[in-house]
Order: sequence, then structure tokens, then C-alpha cells
Amino acid sequence: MSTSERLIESTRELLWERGYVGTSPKAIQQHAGAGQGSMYHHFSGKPDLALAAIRRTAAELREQAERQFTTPGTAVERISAYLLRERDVLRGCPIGRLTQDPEVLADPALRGPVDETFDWLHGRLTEVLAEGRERGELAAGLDPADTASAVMAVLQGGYVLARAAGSTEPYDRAVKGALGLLAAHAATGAPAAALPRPTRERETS
Amino acid sequence: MSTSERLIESTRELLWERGYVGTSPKAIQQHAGAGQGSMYHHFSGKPDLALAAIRRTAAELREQAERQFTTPGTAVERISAYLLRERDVLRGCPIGRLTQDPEVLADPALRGPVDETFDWLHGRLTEVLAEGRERGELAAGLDPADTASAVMAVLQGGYVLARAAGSTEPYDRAVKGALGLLAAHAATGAPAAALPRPTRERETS
DNA sequence: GTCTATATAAGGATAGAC
DNA sequence: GTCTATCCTTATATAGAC
Repeated sequence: MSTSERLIESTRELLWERGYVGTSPKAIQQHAGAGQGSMYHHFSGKPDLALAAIRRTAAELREQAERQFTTPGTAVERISAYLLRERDVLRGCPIGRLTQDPEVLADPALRGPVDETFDWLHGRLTEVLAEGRERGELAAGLDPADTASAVMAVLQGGYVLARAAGSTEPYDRAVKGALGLLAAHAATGAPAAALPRPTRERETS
Repeated sequence: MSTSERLIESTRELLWERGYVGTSPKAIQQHAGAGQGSMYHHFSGKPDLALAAIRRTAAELREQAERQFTTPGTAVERISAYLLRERDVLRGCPIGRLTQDPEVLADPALRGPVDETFDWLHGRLTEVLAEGRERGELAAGLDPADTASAVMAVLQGGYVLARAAGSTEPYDRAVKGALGLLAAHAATGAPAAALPRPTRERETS
């Protein structure tokens, strides 16, 4: 892997774990096994490097999410697949995390990918839910856009609760609770069966 | 207000806005209008001061939440009151925020109040929901503990989404979506009416 | 209790040799 | 492209006078 690649990957790791303020150029260099000059040769500084890292993380998140959405099955099944996907719960969301960094939010370039990622996700989830409603899988009274936001919030909030507890339990409960509510809102006759639930620690995203 | 009080209050503000790593003793002192010696006279250092600040914020959060829970009305109404309460959405949750600070999570003393606050909140919400189920307001199939986690997650996640978007919209949508799902899960005949929704920016918690 | 030195490390970067 | 030297600022205290 090239030095530039290693720098980006190291920055992704550190941003995820320590956030923007908590990540120093020196820490990145050491993690990447690169010298100062090397870093400042490839990138103009910390914000530039962070931008590259954030963009890549955002792109990866979209790819992974899209995989659950294009799965065959009912809307509830696809939403379940998304929420129940194996995740590194205790590390939290690498994109949602950036939301707590005032310097990230203050910089339009850094904030852009964060905002756009959630926007895209909301759009996709809304589509899936709207489709399910049209097919009669979900009650007509369900608002796809609002429900999509609720699903995303359960995910993001589940991470927060899990980190506070130092355990995935609150995350698992929240997902289970949300899917329970969603299944109850399914039009009569729709299966809305729960899928198996593998949650492991320590695994990329 | 005493110097020590001003230091604690300033720390609360800064922790909320910038987090633990992002908050320096110097910044606290300036915000409090206190000198270095003053701060180190009253507190042994940054962790000590942060502990006092976090404890107070946690206590305040509990008091505010308890107010919504002791309100008269059905379970869904009390949950609605809690979620729809006026909040400073774009500032996020002053306790949930700490969850993104590795140094806070790594220090049992600092992490304790965070963990306990969510634990307490989960217990209270579970009670409210269980009560509603017993009274026949909610379907028997609803799991109070899981649903309580889902409600908390919607709140915490709603903050995250709102900050990413720079707008309260995703938060409002998530809450609306969640209450919609919850209302649908109410036993037939229960009112589960939506309450008015005032969300303002810039207001203490 | 508060103020003013003083101190060591880290943050974030530039300059210029190789 | 990478390395070393150097620079200024901030972070986080400690020491001791007032």
C-alpha cells in the first residue's frame, strides 16, 4: 500500500476512534509509519487528509447499505436486514461520530460528505418503505419519510446507548423494539418475520 | 455565583459544545472569568472539574425527564410529552455527547454518570410502557424494555441526524415516525393522539 | 483564594537537505 | 518523495508570591 494510502487509512481509523479534534497529525504519521515530510508532501494538512478519509468512509458506508437494500424480500425484511447486519456496535458509526466534532461541522468541506451520506440514506430508506406500502406490505397510514428517519435514528442512537453502557445490549434492544413496532404496523397478512441476528465486536464497520 | 460555581457551569457549557478532548483548562478559565491558580485551587485538574460538571448535568437531565414521566395521561401521551418536549436539538444531548469521547469512556469516574443516567432513563421508560400495557393501552405483544430502548435511541439518534443536517427536520421526522409506529401498536380504542410540537433552537437543554 | 511565573509536552506546520 | 531541523502556539500543570 502506498504511503498516501496508508495515511488515508490511518486517518480513517483514528477519526473513527478519536474524532477530529482528538486526532493529531503526529498520531496519524505514527499509525501510518510515515514521516512528517511525507504527510505534508501528499496532503496540505490535517483538514485535507481528513477530507480524503471522510469521503472514503462515506462512500464505503453507502456501498454497504445499498447491499442490504437491494436484497430481495419485503420492505420490512430489507429494513431488518439493514438493522440486523453485523456491525461493530461499540465503535459506533464512523460517519455519525463526526457529528460531534464542532470543527467538522464548521467546515463545509468536511461536513458535506456527512450530510450527504445521511441524506442519501434517508432517500433510500424512504423508497424501500414507500415501495412496501404500495405493495400493501405496510399500512397506508405509515409515513415513509418519517419512518425512514426513525429507523436511521434508532441505528445512530443505538450506537450511542451501546457505547454508554459498554455493551451491545441497548443497541440490540432498540433494534428489536423498533422492528417490533414496524412489524405491528405491517398490513395484516404480511410476514414481517425477524431475521437471525449476528452482532460481533471488533470488525470493520 | 462563586468562582467554583462559575467554573463548573463553564465546564458544562464547553463539554456540551466541544467535548472533553476539545475543552482546555484555559478555555474554561476564560469562559468562567477565573485565573489559573483559581481553577487549580478549587479542582485538582481537568478530570476533577469535568466530573463535577458531568454529575450536575446528569442530575439535571434526570430531573427534567422525570417531569414528563410523572405527567398524568396514558403511556403514549407521557412518552410523547417526553419526546416532544422543547429541546435544544442542534446542540445535541449533553450526556449522549460524552459517549464519543474515548477519554471519558476510559475513565470509570467520568463514564459512570453517563452510564447510570441512561440506565435510569431506560428503567423509567420501561415502567411507563409496562404500565400502559397493563392498563390495556398498549398491545400485549409489545416488549416494554425493548421499546424503551428504541425510544431512547430515536432521541439520541435524532440529535445526530439533526446535527448532520444542520436542521431539526430529521429529528422532528424521527420522533413523528416513532410515535406513529407506537400509536399503531396501541390497543384498539386507545387515543394515542399527537401532542403539539414546539421545537426551538438555542435554549438551555 | 487568587495571581503571576515557569515548565514540559504536544499540536500543527514550514524549510530545506537528501 | 522522504527525512531532519526548526518554529510558534496551546495543553496542562506546578510553584510560590500576595
